[in-house]
Amino acid sequence: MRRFKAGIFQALAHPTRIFIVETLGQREMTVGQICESLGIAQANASQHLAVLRSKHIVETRKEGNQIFYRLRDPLLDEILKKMRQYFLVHMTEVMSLLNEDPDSATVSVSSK
Amino acid sequence: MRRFKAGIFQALAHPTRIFIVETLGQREMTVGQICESLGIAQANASQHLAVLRSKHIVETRKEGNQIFYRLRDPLLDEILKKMRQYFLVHMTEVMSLLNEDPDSATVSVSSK
DNA sequence: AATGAATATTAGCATACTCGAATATTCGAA
DNA sequence: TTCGAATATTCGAGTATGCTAATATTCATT
Repeated sequence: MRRFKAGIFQALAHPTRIFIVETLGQREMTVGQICESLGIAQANASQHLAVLRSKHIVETRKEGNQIFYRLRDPLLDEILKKMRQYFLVHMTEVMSLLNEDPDSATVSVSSK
Repeated sequence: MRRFKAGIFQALAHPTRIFIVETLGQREMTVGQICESLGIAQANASQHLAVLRSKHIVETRKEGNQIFYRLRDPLLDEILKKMRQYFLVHMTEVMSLLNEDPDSATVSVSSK
């Protein structure tokens, strides 16, 4: 079911959530730690975590007052690794994508 | 830049575009072929292709009246392969996700 | 140059996402 | 049982996305 895959990608389609998933690929973290390392508001982090939870991308572990999040399947971390690889290959065009903004949808291939 | 990765994921975060990318991973296709095999309107396909173009995910080749699309980097196909793998592993929960709809955001782990 | 096929773009509406603010829950400590 | 810390949920406004219908473009043929 392609809708499922699309759902996973959609969950990853946000810088904050990518950060969270990438970080949780290394070690589990509490919501507080996530907020701190990202510099975002608690409610906001919690919302993003809810998205990842709803897609069963992360798991939780309760310890006293706080909740530890961890990645549920290392496969996702591999996928993000591949994406890093992709990122490196296309570095240059990324640069130009970051500079130009408005007409990026009109560009077909290279210049000329 | 995490925003770049998020952009790629966002481009993949739609069933139609996943289909397109998966298919183009195998062979190049014209817009007409894509429309036909997907059973969607031409304008719709063209819009999705514009999204993929804007992210430099696909390339085009013009031949007479029609335009052939192909995947630009096989790495993306590998990423989708890994996603298929992920899909297989989590098949069961996918099923339940498809059945239940409204409260999927509230579920934390399994039942009880 | 006029026509028709293939593809692209635009406009407008409906839906979904994202964020901040406010409020609710849960749990340990007193 | 009350209080404070950690986390979650809800609400509202602003923005983005996706679809359909209509219109534009591009190219080969005539």
